[in-house]
Amino acid sequence: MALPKQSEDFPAWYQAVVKGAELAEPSLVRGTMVIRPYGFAIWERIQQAVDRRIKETGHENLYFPLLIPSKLLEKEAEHVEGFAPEVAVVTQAGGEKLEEPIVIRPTSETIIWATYAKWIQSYRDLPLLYNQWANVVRWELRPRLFLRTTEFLWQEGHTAHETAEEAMAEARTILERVYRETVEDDMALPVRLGRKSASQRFPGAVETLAMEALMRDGRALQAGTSHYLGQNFAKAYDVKFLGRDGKEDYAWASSWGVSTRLVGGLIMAHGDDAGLRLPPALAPIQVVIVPIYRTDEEKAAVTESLTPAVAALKAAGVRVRTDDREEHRPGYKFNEWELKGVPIRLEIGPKDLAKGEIVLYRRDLRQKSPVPLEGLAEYIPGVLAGIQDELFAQALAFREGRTFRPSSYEELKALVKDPGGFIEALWCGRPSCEERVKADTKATIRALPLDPAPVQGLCIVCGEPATELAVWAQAY
RNA sequence: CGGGACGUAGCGCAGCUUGGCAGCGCGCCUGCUUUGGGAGCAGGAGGCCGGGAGUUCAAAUCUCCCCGUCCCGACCA
Repeated sequence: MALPKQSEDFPAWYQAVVKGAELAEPSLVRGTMVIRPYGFAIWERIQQAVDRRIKETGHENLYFPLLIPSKLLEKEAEHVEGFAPEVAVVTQAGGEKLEEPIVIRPTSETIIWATYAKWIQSYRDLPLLYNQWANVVRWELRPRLFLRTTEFLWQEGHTAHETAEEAMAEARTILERVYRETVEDDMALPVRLGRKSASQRFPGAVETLAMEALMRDGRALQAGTSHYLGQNFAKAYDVKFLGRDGKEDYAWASSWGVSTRLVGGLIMAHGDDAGLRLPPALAPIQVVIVPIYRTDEEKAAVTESLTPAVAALKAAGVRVRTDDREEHRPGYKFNEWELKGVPIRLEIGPKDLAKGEIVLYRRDLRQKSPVPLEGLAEYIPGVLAGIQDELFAQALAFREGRTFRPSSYEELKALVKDPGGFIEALWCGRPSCEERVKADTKATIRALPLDPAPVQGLCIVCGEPATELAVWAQAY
């Protein structure tokens, strides 16, 4: 029952939390998972937060099919090369071998751009600002619950534009407005935004932008990506339009996505040795009430005092639940709700009732304090807001404390190993130096500046003049 | 796919070396007593010992093959 300690075995801790908090469990096909109601409720809230911002920034949802002719995938050379190894292919259906194999989408650029070709003729048809919520399948070699499952849920936005500038600006807007705001404001998780190096780029993209979050074991998690695709897909799928100048041109593209992986990030960034710590904005249950009593009279009194309090909390928009299970004693419930990460627990028994108080436990600080029962519904929302801020502040402080500027390559190598974190260092831009760091430390470049600025100094690896400040880390 | 660990009740494990009634803890069911940090007692249910083949009077245990899970790599949202 006791959780492994984060400091002793982080992967074991992670699995125990996912299972113990009833978020998800592995299913029968390797790498697939069942997302349980509590885990799905968290995902639904993330989903709603992302979806709201996607719509606020002018996009519409639509839906493309799961199945794609395999020939379509082959049209964009880099794209097929990047995804071929992990694509699942249907070769038989309806009791017969298919004349042409069908792939299960690993991402939908191909089917979408093949369709956009029919929808776009004129600059007047642009831009297309569409998004879909979907499942995709990638045959990953080493699955981990939420972080890398064979099938996962995500949103994928696919936009088509008249100009390169507009497509690039779109990729930036999604990253900075939609993604960063969701992850920082709702998930209480600070992220570093940046460009990916060529080796980390999405297959078929001209530029890949991403947000990176730091987990409590010092490793980085790519929390979302936003790609500027140039005209690569338009050319592969022949998406041409007649411009204002009367000339024909290929459309410019962006694509972007966040997935159920965010749930994994939430667990690993905020969780502690007692389990999950959920930010109030996403917690399916924000306040759990544990009534305490010995006799029937006490039970009646406690219940009576709670009825108006619960009603008032609900009226104040608080997601509250009373744990009135008879089969468990309070201590058991305390541990269970802490494991499940509920931000606030209220304990009320005869002693509190006599004083007109209730005991409030903050999951983020693991501290108890008495508060007046009177005016509870006015008080709680402020505490929830405080917990949201506190979780962000803790995550930010952790990241700051784990961000390093080594002055030598030796120091860089030592820091990646112990304690791990974001390592900022100058880089010459050569893939060979990036390769060497990876070979020596397993760390990769997680982010390059969104807006490249000239730098003074030498590459930390080779000592040649540097071109950029890179952020390195071991990644999930 | 390479290296390592492991598959025995829902979960966690012992038993295997040296073949001989399949066990322990938690959980589950029933009853009573309990309830402010993972309750106590009593009774009870639950097994293709991952699968197959072999050795043997006899296999959870020995041999061979297969399947699966987890960890570390390469790949990745």
